[in-house]
Amino acid sequence: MTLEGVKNFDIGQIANSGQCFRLDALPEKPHTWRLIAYGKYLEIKQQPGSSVVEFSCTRTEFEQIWRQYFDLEADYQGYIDRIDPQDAYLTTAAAAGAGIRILRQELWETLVSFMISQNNNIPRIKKTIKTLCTLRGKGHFTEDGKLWFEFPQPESLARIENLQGAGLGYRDKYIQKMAENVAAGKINLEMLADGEMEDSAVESYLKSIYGVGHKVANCIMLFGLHRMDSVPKDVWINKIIKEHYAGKFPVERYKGFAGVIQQYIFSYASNKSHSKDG
DNA sequence: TGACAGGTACATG
DNA sequence: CATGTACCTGTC
Repeated sequence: MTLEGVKNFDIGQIANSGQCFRLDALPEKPHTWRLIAYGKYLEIKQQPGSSVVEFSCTRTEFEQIWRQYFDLEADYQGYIDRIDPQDAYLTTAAAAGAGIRILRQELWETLVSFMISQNNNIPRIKKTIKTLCTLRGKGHFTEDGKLWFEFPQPESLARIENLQGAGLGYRDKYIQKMAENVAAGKINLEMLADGEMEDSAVESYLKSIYGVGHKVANCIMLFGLHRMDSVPKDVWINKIIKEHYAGKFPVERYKGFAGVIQQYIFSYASNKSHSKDG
């Protein structure tokens, strides 16, 4: 399935934006990335800067799952156009990350993934999640014979012995307890996902989960619940706000899409720092 | 050899 | 409420 004339979509930028841990470039296939989500395996091919994107799925599957997953109905250029033209830092960051979109990821996977992300680095987060999936997720083969694994269900992660060997460190007890509570219905994911709760109520609910603090709660809200006013405050964002915004970022100006703005800044700041000549 | 990594729980003042 | 510290572990 090929999509043409796609705007503000760059799969490489999305993969490097730090919001998703199961989207990776395939070393053996140029300009191709692999994504596992919603019980599906998907390859995405896009030449650098191209508005043509190939998806390894049927048009039906694309319309059912991936159009929404990649948030392709939203007008990201519209967000960029509303950036304060006097804000040089943000203008630069948005230009560098104009192909980023906020993915609509599955809530359960997002909960676990960002719980793992605390006091951790992205390569290790990815490795840990991959191990967890390989050990405890349902296995499948692609048509060309590649083995891949779904993200494990709560019931599977509710047993601490199932978590050993995944490299979770001290976070294993957080995952185990949350999985147990989700499996038992004590943590109600349907209630969080149905959209009836206020942002503040969702945040309080998430923060009541053992192992979820302010930052992780906001990551879950933005990436797992598409609450677009959520702004996860990590070390990068805090540093930028301190250095470029005198400690106070104008979130009011970006009401309704502050999370997108945050993502431009985070991605720009972290990629810039991680590159050699930073 | 340690220090560091997209924080959080828990203890204090 | 603001601040301080320990924490698993792979990687440099």
